[in-house]
Amino acid sequence: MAQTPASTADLLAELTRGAAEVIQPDELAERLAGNTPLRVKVGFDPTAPDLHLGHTVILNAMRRFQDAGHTVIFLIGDFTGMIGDPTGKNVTRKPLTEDAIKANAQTYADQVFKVLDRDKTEVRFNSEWFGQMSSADMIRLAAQHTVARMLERDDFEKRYKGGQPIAIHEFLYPLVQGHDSVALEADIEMGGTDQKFNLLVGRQLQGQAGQKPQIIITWPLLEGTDGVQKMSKSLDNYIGINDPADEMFGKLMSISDELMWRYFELLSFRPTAEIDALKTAIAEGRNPRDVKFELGLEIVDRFHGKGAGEKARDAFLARFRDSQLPDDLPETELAAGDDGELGIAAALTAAGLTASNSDAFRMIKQGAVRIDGEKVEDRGLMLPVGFTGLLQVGKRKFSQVRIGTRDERRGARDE
RNA sequence: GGAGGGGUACUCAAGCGGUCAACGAGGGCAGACUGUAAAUCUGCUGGCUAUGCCUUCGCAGGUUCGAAUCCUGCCCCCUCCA
Repeated sequence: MAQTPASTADLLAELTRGAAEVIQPDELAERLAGNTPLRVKVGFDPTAPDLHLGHTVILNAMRRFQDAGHTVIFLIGDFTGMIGDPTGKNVTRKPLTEDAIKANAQTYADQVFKVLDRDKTEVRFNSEWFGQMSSADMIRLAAQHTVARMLERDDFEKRYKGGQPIAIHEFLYPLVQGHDSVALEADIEMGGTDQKFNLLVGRQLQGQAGQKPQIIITWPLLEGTDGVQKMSKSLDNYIGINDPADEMFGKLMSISDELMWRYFELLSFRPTAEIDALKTAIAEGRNPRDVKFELGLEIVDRFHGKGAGEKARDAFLARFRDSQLPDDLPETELAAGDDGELGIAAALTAAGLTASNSDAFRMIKQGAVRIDGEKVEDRGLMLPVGFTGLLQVGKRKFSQVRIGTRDERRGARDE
């Protein structure tokens, strides 16, 4: 990962690769040339630290700065969390308990240091300086900005003009975030594109505090596996960094060829020149799939350890190119009814392969159900006690099923 | 405080007394095709002891042979006026 770019210009290009916007790029170049470690601040919300690859875009950017010798400040907005970033339809956020914040911080740490260099990361909480701030101090902070300037923020402006409510405390959020930069003496602050306004407030407050205003780098939201909408859990188009290796690899393989370049740009640590070489290779006839493998290898290795990527790729090839069954077939013990048999639909549902008996019947009708590779046509098929076989629904859902009597099962687990 | 509009399945959105388990779109799942690609085409998309039965249209009642559709009360959301 550590490279020695030929010049500051090259370094700057790699550091900001894929960035949505750099505010004051010239100044960034200047500070980079200064040979002093810069302080790069990035704020994180103290809630729901369940990260996916979309979140890692900025972590990767942070890592690049670390590799270039700079200090990264991982700021957990535990104080800010009590305010809640304005969303337009926001409800007052429940204040997190201290314990919850600690737990979340720990979860962050577990996940984040798969990307960041622990030794070059300063983890901070903004309650450090806001916790004991007095009301008078807070008002003084509020005095540093005008309503007119606050209203320049897009969503504030829209809501104000549209006659929608803006709570006073929402104005404080950008100020608080901006003040974090003052407290930390940040040289650079990075954030999502939606953070731009808040980041700019930081510049202003720093200027007023007699500091050099921070440079701002905003990062785009990564598209999810559908290639269209931003990656998010609720849209179920995400790749979680805790996803099992095979799943992570598989999801990466399912992205479109076009999207693959976006992922290379924002998720890979390969230098731009190498990525360009891959593009050329495809133009000259290399199978895009194999290039996508390269991406999968790098990402899976990062989150599952070196070598995990190759294993995942081999499993992928075996399973989908050579149509072999996965190694780790789930095994299910089912109990037959009193008449000593179990209907196929009930078995599929009990094995977790279908959502309900109705769903199972649908799947059978559509030709998606197989037993030991044989397509099931009869929805009334009964499986007798003692049956053992591989039940399959579609291409990805399998279970090795054994049917026992009810008595056998009773010992194993509760009904 | 006053006036008006609205709450329908995962989402958006029709329906406004029976033929509605509820149009359509998106999403999801499955089949074909493939590189588990993407795109495309096709089908499915409440549950069940399944050619029938049961539950669903904000909540609770009511009218009716029959209600998502009409009435009453309640809850929630939005717009306008003050």
